[in-house]
Amino acid sequence: MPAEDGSRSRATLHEVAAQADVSVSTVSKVLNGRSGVSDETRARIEALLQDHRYQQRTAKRPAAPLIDVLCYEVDSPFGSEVVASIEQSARQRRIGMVLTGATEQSTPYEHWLDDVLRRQPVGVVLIACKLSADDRQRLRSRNIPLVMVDPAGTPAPDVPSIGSADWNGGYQATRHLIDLGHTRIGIITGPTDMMASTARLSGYRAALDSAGLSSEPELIRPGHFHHADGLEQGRALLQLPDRPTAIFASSDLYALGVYEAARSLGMTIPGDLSVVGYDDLRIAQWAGPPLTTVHVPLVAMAEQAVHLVMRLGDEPELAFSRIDIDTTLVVRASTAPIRAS
Amino acid sequence: MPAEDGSRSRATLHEVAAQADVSVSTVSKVLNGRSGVSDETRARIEALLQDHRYQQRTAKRPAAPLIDVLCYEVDSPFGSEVVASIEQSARQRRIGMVLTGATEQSTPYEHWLDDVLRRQPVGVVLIACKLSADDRQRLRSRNIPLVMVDPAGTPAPDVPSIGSADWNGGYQATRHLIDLGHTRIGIITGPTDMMASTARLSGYRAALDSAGLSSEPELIRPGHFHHADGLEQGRALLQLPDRPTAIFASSDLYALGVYEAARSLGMTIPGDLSVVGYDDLRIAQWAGPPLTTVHVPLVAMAEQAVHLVMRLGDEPELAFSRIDIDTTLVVRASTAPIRAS
DNA sequence: CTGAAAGCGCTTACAG
DNA sequence: CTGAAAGCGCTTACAG
Repeated sequence: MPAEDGSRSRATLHEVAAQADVSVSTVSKVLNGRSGVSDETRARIEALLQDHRYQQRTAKRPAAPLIDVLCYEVDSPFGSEVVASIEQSARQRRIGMVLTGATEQSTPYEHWLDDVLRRQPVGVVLIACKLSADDRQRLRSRNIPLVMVDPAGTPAPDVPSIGSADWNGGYQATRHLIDLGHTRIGIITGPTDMMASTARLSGYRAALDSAGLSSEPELIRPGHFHHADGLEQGRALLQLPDRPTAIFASSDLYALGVYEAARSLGMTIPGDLSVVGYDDLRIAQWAGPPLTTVHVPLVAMAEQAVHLVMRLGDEPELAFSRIDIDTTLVVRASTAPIRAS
Repeated sequence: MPAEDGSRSRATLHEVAAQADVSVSTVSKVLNGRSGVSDETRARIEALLQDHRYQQRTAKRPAAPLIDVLCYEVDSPFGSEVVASIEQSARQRRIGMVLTGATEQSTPYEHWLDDVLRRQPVGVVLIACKLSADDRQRLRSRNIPLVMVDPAGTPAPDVPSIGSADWNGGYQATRHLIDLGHTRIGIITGPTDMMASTARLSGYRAALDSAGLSSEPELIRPGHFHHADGLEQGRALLQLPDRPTAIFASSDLYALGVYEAARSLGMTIPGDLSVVGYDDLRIAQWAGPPLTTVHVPLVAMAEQAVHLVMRLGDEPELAFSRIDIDTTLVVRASTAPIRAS
């Protein structure tokens, strides 16, 4: 009974064959579920394989295809919806998705890339993350394609990226509030090193501009797409001497924070304050009141990302693509004409 | 320039060596980053490897260690928090987590297990899912340990599982409402084939019982842990002739649905209705008002799951463990004494 | 710095 | 049904 050698080195096919008193070929057949082995022999070999905790030491490529995904804040509503969408796209192609969470700096843990290289994935997808030039080079030298979704940091020119029409989204959100008669409109912006957030701010400014309104610095507040920022900056905005009557919270999480800020100050939404979010995550529908927000087509973005990363191997010229998918405004119950205020 | 043969079969080390006019050994060294190769030769070989999109066809074990996770509703707040916790535990051990979403029946897609076996993971973790006896046997015969977190379906006796103290949680939640003076307390229960949900219901009944209150069938409503169930059953409960003054929503998502139900009927929380949730997901804190709920220690459960699945290989006797981690009630702003009603 | 040779762990026709 | 033999794609001492 060689069952307890959990610590010793694993047996090889050869050793198992010797103990079973058969040839290596026969053991190989059993292992691979081939026919042409008597039931009795098969059973004996199966038992031995189990006892030894047999594991193959060399394997033929192609191994099971994998895709490596690095995601900023996987546990956030945004992260989890993107990841779920990517998983679905990968699953349809029978590709396994290896998921890793990023650090607070939107970068991977120290030796992440070593681990990725050992896995030999067919491709790598980054979500709201960045990667050092060094690491990008290592991927390139192994012919492992890289795609970024909503990249953080300064974008690398030769890495394809997928985003949404953020400028447009910011414009639509702000325009909607202007159309409702609001003239003092606050905004809570995202990290300055993400193109997605600066584009939203830019859209906000453009909308104000085209309506002949000025964008006032005191109405523009920074944050990191967290709920706590929404609460804090929301309270700050609402306590301004000449407070805004509407806030463009450039993420749904901000919007929930603003909801809480309004509640804590005894204001109702949309009666006293109109709020527009961004992303249209599931939580937007569940909020009280349901949130007017900019719909970001995460499912389509994920599908594009997987599609692109799969094709990049054969069509290197795609490396310079930059895909932006359209956003649409979804009007729900958190916005109302200003006279309601 | 053999760069465009994306369709042809990949080159072997041997072929690359021939073209580079060096021996196989030298190419092997370059590939593995060994020293003892001139810069010039190395560069020439690197270039060739790139051109050919060289990929290894056989690899030495141990390959990069993987853990396979199958999760019901990965995109739900519950699923994503569990998955993120498991990822963190796996990451600390430098193990890659392959994530797959389950179907609506809490089972994997048709050939999932084939894919898992090709990946040769060190272990498999199921979250709120079930697996056929056949598939379980196939895993066992390959010595791949299996652990279930909050299992669905009838539990298999020889598969270790991790859960939380659901009966206790149900009891605590109900007890809290009773202590506030409520006597008509509704409950929205989870799928009947999950032990976790029947245990919560059982705890609810026991709490009522110990307070001398009867549990009335019309106050017990079924659901599948979705927001929509909370809304629908919440409305049904609140429109009862003798409506409950408190609802134990046995998931946080239910609770948000109940919030919306109350809102749609013009009732306020906790003034007109007290609500207790279950899980203590992040959304519980973001709700308006912040939700009183039963805290489920997801991080600890995930850590236990990963820990267990790693040890099972060496200590098969652990296969019969059943671990339940303690729950605690977190009182926030959605519950109040009945006189407030 | 380079490569011939031995070796590893496996698979696969094919002869018996 | 079984296994000897050839082969595959790689790695690794070691001699030059």
